Amino acid sequence: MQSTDQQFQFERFSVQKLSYFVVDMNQAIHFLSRHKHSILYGVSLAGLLFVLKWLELKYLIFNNGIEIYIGSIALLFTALGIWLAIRLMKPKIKTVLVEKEVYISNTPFIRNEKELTRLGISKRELDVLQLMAKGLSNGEIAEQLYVSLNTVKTHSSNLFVKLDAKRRTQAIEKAKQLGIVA
Amino acid sequence: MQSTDQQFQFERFSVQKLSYFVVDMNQAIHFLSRHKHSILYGVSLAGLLFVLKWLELKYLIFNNGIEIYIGSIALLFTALGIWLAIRLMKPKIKTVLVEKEVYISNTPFIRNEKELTRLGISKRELDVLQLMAKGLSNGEIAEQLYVSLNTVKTHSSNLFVKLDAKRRTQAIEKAKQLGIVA
DNA sequence: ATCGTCTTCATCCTTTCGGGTGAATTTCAT
DNA sequence: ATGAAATTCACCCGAAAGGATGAAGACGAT
Repeated sequence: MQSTDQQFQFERFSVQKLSYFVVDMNQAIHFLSRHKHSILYGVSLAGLLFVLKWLELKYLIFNNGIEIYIGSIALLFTALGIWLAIRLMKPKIKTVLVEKEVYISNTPFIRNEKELTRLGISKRELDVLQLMAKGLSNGEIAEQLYVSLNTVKTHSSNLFVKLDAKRRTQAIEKAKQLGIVA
Repeated sequence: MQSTDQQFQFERFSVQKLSYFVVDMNQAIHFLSRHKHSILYGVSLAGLLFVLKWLELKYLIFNNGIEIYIGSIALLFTALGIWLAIRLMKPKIKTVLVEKEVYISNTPFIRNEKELTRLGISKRELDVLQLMAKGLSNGEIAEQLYVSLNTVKTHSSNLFVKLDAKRRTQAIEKAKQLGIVA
């Protein structure tokens, strides 16, 4: 199920096969640059010069004229430049959100700490939220926690904002959905 | 995590760097032919050759030896190639898949009809209860059911009596406990 | 036809909830 | 130590919820 989703995801972006390839290219660059890949360039240049020298000795170069010779060099190194640039170019990053289904087992309740921290819900707010989920009124919660009614109201108000809820019933519903309360 | 997978994926194919390079070249060439930028390149090459000819005529070229001359050309055209590639390459896109967790309970809800009849909850009251459990306000429930706010308040009041609840949050809590609502 | 339940709606009144704002104190990490 | 976040509490005000009661139409069972 999970893998299928990802599969679809990828297939949807199959038009961008090239970009995946590009990612790979970037990867390769990293490897090269890390491992003295400039040597490659130097070696190729040196090698070319060596070949040229050999050709010069053979009196083959100037038979066709200096222009053609220079032109070849130019073409070759242009290609080299393009090749290098392709390798060295940094890719733009595109972020795709994929929804992953997480099935919650109902018997043992395990608090979802991730969601808690993500939503920025504090300890005290969680206390209020738990009692709220039990069906207690703000006054009863205040009694339970030994704080004033106003304090509970402040906490609950903050909770509604953090849980993006309009009412306490909605807040409880969301909290249960997210595994914040039992 | 996802990107890591891709990383591995591509490193496996790093042996085929050359073929990728060829593909990329084709890409670049394609781009050139399409966007008439090739003219720019041709002109620049021709211009360079012209300058070279001029230099040759001035007997400046061979004073420093053919190797340095060739080297300069190589460097220059490498730079040109890089510049061209940067100008003409399609933007590289790195796709990063980010998983967002969506929580779903795997046990399908089965309504407890026995409790429903035992508590004497009517059909309409159940409607109200369900929407109430979703976190809707009385006003919103009234809209949903095409009845007046007063009607909803009556139903909810009756529900509180039948469910032995003081508040709507308590009623929801009990109803869920008894399997009356999801 | 009559009884009982369901559904609908109303009015009056009280309590609770929730928004907005401000502020004092504590806790905690930099 | 200093600034940010958390905790606490207060006051005001409007909106929503809830309690109590009455009542009218619909609908099925006796």
